[in-house]
Amino acid sequence: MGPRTVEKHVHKDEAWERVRRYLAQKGLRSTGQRDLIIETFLAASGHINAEELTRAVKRRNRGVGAATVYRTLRLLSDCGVAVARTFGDGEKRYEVEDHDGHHDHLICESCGTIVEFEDDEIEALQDAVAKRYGFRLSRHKHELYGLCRKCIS
Amino acid sequence: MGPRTVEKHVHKDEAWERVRRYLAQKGLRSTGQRDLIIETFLAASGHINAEELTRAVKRRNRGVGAATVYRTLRLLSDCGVAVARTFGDGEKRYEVEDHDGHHDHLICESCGTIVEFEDDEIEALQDAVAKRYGFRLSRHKHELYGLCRKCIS
DNA sequence: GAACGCGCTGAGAACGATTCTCAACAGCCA
DNA sequence: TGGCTGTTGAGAATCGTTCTCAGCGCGTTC
Ligand SMILES: [Zn+2]
Ligand SMILES: [Zn+2]
Ligand SMILES: [Zn+2]
Ligand SMILES: [Zn+2]
Repeated sequence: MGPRTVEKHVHKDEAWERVRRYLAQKGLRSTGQRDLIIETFLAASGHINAEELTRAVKRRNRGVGAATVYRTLRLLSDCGVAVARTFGDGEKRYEVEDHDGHHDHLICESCGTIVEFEDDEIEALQDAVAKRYGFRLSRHKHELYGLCRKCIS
Repeated sequence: MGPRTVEKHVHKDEAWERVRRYLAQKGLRSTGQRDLIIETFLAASGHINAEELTRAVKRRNRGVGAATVYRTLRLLSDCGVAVARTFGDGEKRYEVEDHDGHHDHLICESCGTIVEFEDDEIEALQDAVAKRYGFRLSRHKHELYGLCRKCIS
């Protein structure tokens, strides 16, 4: 848990830095609601959806409206701090964008657990497939659905 | 184009067979609208969305309602003739389910072209990833986004 | 082939997630 | 402090999809 925590803090600072830069550049302001929502988002364990985030935020400040959470989530996407992903059939969830790395997902269809994985061989094969069909890739989505260890037993 | 056409016909018959069996088994009926919608869906080139299908159906029979198209699309999913997929961020599209084969997708972000691909090596590596994390897989979604040959030049 | 029971249909209402609208409010700078 | 402008919450609006319901027609029975 030691190095992992440090790593997370680094990401958090990097995220705030990005937000600050973006706000300044666009002439936008920093407000209490904004800060609270961003703070809550960064503290969450990732793969959170708008409703869950709104609940978490309201727990700390009842008055914050859902619209503001949606607006902030869009802001975070625009400045490269958050990425939206659509799991299953239509579950839209947000996670902190990882700027020096890439991962895909294993999703448990029973308990909803989402595990991240990286596989260089698969990544390389994707490029081969793209070349085979004359595509130039910009991104991809690779999701494996099934049952996690817990839900199998 | 020769064998390809034959193959498509076989799939079409198989699909109708599946529909017929399902209707009979569930005590459901065959109607003019139903038949028209299924016919139109099977004739489409795949990866069609509800709105496009509705337009195509209305071109042949103005009176058919959107609700009936949605209902039929659900019926087709239930009987294993169609599968719904969500491309990009939220574009829900349907294609004819391939019962003796599996494929994934290359999607052009500029013109929307969708190309299907199969890669046994990638499939094998997915199983390896699942084993590594203790998952038992049931399905997966693998989509490669980028520009197709046409849109690159 | 008339009658009947029940599934099917179209129109529009309802829905859930997200975005928009707008009047009140609050940063930030002079 | 005042003023300019970005921000906010509530509720309306939107969009794709599902639901509701009264009337319609498929398929079976006699
Ligand atoms: Zn699980
Ligand atoms: Zn992730
Ligand atoms: Zn293209
Ligand atoms: Zn396909």
